[in-house]
Amino acid sequence: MSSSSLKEQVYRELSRVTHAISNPKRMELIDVLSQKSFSVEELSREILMSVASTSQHLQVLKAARLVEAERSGNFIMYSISDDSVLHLVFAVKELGFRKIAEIERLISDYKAGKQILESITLDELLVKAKQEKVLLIDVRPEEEYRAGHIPDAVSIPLAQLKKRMAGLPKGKTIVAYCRGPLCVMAADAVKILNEKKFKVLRMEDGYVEWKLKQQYPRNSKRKRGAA
Amino acid sequence: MSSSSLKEQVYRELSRVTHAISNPKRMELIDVLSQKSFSVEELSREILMSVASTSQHLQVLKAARLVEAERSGNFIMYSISDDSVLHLVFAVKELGFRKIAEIERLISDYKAGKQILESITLDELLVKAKQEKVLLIDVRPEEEYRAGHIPDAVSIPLAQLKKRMAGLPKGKTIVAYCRGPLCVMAADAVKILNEKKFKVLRMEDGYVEWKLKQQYPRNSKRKRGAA
DNA sequence: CATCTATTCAATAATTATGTTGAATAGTTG
DNA sequence: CAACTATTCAACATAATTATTGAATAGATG
Repeated sequence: MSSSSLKEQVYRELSRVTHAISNPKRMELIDVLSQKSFSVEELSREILMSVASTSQHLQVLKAARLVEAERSGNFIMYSISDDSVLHLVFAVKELGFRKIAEIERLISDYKAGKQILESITLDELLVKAKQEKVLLIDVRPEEEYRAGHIPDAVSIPLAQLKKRMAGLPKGKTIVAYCRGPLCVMAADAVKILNEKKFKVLRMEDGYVEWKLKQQYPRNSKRKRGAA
Repeated sequence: MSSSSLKEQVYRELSRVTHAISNPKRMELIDVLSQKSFSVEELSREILMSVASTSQHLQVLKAARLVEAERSGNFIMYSISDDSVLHLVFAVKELGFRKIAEIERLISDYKAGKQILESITLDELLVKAKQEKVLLIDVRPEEEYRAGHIPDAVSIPLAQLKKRMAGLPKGKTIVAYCRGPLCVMAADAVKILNEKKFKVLRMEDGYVEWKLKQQYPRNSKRKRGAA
């Protein structure tokens, strides 16, 4: 009876962690926070939810020690507490993308609608970069680039792309990335550049995926984008 | 609007996976199933829950594609569908053990009560086995041993330990393992053998941890057992 | 120290999860 | 094909989760 009670307690504690990520909005919050820290208000804008609800979700995440809060001036900045949170999210996505047919379908439907023809994985990029000159562009907001980016990537936020397009080379292959497979900024960038006849590919992996890859060199084979 | 709708749909799908593991009993089910496949009835006995409830939990896990079911004679045998499920569970535990002070406290309180003095990690075992002769014993039920075990381990189910104790060497160091850090069988074995003055250590990691280690050689540094 | 404001708390209503019991089902076995 | 049985379904009561609004709070800033 004491042994089963320990077991129960431990599993209850563990389920506090999984419960924290068992809500779509909280998952999205973690995904956004994986890029850099944000204030409650900024986050509420990112995930399209009221400030009070966002705050409540953040408190659930904080209670499970997935994020931590730090005051900075008038704002409270939330951030991911530890790389093990990134591993957890990575494992969830790995499983989600592999196993749940709906997601593959949703994403490829979306891509079909956006006419994203070609995408590339992180592995393929690393190979390609050795063979030919590749220009890697980071289309996330500049603050996220400043908080961390893939080596040799140039920051061209999506919002500025049209303005700065003229400075991009037509000869080189351009590879655009953003927050990762669930983010559409790179897809939008590809669409814009495609229309102007640039040689451009989308990379599904983002900075976080690159960072995790540094630590765990395996896993990274995800399927290519559909028609 | 269509872009935010894709995002929402994808996160909703992902949360189906996390929701599936956000319940203590379901987490326990996955943990048990990580050892080998079981029927619904066996599982209901393992997790101390009615057959109907167990079945319902299993269906949630199946819907999220974490487990799969296969009929074998009169029984339906459930099993883990994919190694990525093990990775997910590993990531959850990694985070739980690292971040949640309560778990550390619970476990070390329990060990104090059981007078478990020494434990060893998988890494330490591998080093030790090179230096001196070590006898590795697997104290799980024999069927689980047959379904997979750490190389060179000998099967001595906890239930048979007292009977077979005479055949064990007093000179060698004995290392006992079971299902992993949340399982108490190895701890019980250590207690029994300690009383008979065997040189015995508990290893917290189990077969699953060993298997994952083959794939991802990092992470495995968990703290030692407390007094 | 009073004002201002980002964040959190409280209360609510709607929705969803949980565990149980007892009946139904599907599939095997004699 | 009839009897049997492991598993699943249905219905229920209880409990927990969710998003919202509006009020309270804590802390910075002038």
